[in-house]
Amino acid sequence: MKLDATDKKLLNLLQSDSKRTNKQLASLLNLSVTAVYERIKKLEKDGTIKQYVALVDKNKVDKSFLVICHVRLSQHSKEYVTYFEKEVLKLEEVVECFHVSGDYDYILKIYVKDMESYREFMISKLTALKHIGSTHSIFTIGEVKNATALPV
Amino acid sequence: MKLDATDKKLLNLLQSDSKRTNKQLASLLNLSVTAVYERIKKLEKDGTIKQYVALVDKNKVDKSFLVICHVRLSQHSKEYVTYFEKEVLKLEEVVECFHVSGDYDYILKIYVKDMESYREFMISKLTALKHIGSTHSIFTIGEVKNATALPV
DNA sequence: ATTTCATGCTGAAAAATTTTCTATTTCCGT
DNA sequence: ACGGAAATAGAAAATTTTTCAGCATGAAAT
Repeated sequence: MKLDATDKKLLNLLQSDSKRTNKQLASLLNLSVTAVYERIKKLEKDGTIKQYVALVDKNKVDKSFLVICHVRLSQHSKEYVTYFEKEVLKLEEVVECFHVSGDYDYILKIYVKDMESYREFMISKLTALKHIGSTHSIFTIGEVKNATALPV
Repeated sequence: MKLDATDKKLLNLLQSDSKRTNKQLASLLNLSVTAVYERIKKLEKDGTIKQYVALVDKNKVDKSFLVICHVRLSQHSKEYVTYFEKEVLKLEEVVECFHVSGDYDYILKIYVKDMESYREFMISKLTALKHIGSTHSIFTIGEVKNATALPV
């Protein structure tokens, strides 16, 4: 499961545009179509490539308002942690959720339409969860960078 | 540019797996292949679908360590802001960067190999930028959710 | 009520791509 | 230098994407 320079170039190409044909990739990598095909299959099989997805413009689907929310649980028992993590997975507005070190336990990235929707989300969904100790919301003024590609 | 129920289903399908064939999509949506094709082309043309990408497993590319870093600039002049935003775009470890309200000016999501790499990144790249006032790093203990799909 | 126009759909044909197959080349360890 | 596994190339087969012509639906105009 070692990545050579060609694999890395290939991953970068696919991370930036997965719709390129094997022919295009072959010409960019100075390889044959089959060689590209085999390399991609291998990367898919060994799990290096997890998934192919379409990225949607948040403005076009009325989800322009991005909030980073820090959450602290009231206790840190296994039961509370498990419950929170299970429930947060179900909240479609929460696109990311990380368990973190520091003052707060979790950091959430939340997409909603506007401040009013966020208020509604907080009241009826997030703080409705059991064992939420406290939350701290940070509102985004601007998106400088929002990539999905990891450095390879 | 209005999305009907079929468009929304289609977007959800493509957000979860963009490699499905039009035939598969057609059968899931009870449409003909051409109807699916035309709808996708329209969504691409009007920008609702921004991009198609491959998602890579962070562990397989040795980027298992995720840090959320809060950054404050020393001043908020247009010049400083512009400079910072331009430079941060160039840092491949920084996958996301948002300009935010509150105590800090920016929140960064940073993928590196380990703590040592992070130290190196901080010293020689991030805090090497001009006009950085202060930073506060939060380390992630666990990834509960890390999606790319917006609620549609 | 009828016409007209635009929009979206279907099914089939054409074009392009993916996938398979066979053979050859390259590379690494012995 | 040699043997064997892995990677590559090119062509054929299978599948998919894309184009095309025609049909239905619905809204706006007469």
